[in-house]
Amino acid sequence: MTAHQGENPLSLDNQLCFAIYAASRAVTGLYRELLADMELTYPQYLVMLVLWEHATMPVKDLGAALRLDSGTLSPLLRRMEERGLLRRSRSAEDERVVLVALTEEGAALRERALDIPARVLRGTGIPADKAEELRGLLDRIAEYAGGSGTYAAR
Amino acid sequence: MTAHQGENPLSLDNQLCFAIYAASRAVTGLYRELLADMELTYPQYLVMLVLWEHATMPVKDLGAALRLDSGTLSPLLRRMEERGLLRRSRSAEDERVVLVALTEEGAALRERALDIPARVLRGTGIPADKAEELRGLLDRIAEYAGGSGTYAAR
DNA sequence: CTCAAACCAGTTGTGCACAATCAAATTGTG
DNA sequence: CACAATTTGATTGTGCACAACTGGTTTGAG
Repeated sequence: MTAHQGENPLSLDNQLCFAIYAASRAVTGLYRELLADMELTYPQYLVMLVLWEHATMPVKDLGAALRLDSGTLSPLLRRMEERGLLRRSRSAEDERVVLVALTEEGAALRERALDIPARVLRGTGIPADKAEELRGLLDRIAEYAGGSGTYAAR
Repeated sequence: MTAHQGENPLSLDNQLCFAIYAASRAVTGLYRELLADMELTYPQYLVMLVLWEHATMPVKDLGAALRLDSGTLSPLLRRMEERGLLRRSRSAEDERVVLVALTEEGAALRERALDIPARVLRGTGIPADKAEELRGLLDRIAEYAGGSGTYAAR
């Protein structure tokens, strides 16, 4: 498989980007199973990862950490608030800022998530040493492409 | 950056999967710019890649190639048909099968897409030799995780 | 031949992503 | 102080993804 399509620059099998796209969806599918009993989606789980490290933070910082804008985060956070995982409140010092704060229920969920990274890594079939190298390359792509990406063409 | 967070298994920065997820969105953003003047989205471009190699094929095979189901492909193909890039028709031999066929307009678009892979690869900042290795690892993840993923837990 | 099982595409409903736009709050400058 | 520019989050609209379901078609066991 993935035969060398030779000259064709538009062959699907030759495209690094399709591999990233397909792998991303496959990994999200893995998480879907592992997160099902916590009733979290993968993006919601990412929000929890950040909040488990910083119990309270502005929406803006959350967006910077996950590289998501308010159009994505606002409804996502609303659903998580309705589920009781977090609360949102306007900052007293700056009324423009909305602070996202973990509830006790949200904080308690951390324990049930502790083994997820290891289980997912097994699910990918990637040895730990390769994973490190792979992550480095992908971070580089996200930084490079993301930098001149969404905001770009200046 | 991406400091070694040490022990914390739930640190965002340590997660290979977030790197895949973020890189995927960053790359999609790159394509968004390059495909804008063709008025194609990235998934639509992927459909075109397949059709440029096989001018006519069943929806099922298209889904197998891109790992997308009919819930995604049906409305996507409908929009592309409305735009005149392709036509859909029931197979004569098997009325269950819908054949997707490139129109002349769709085939003609290929020329304008020829330089896109090279431009995207530059946009990722990944040298060509690393790209090959990266693609191999990602294919493995997609196969491994996708295999026991969407359909899985048998 | 019959009819139950499998197959294929489409539809519905939910949840991201992201561009574009908006309103409210804050900041900086004169 | 006045007020234009900036910041912040929300809202609207479009387009994926995917689970669950539907309806028409084909296949195959008996």
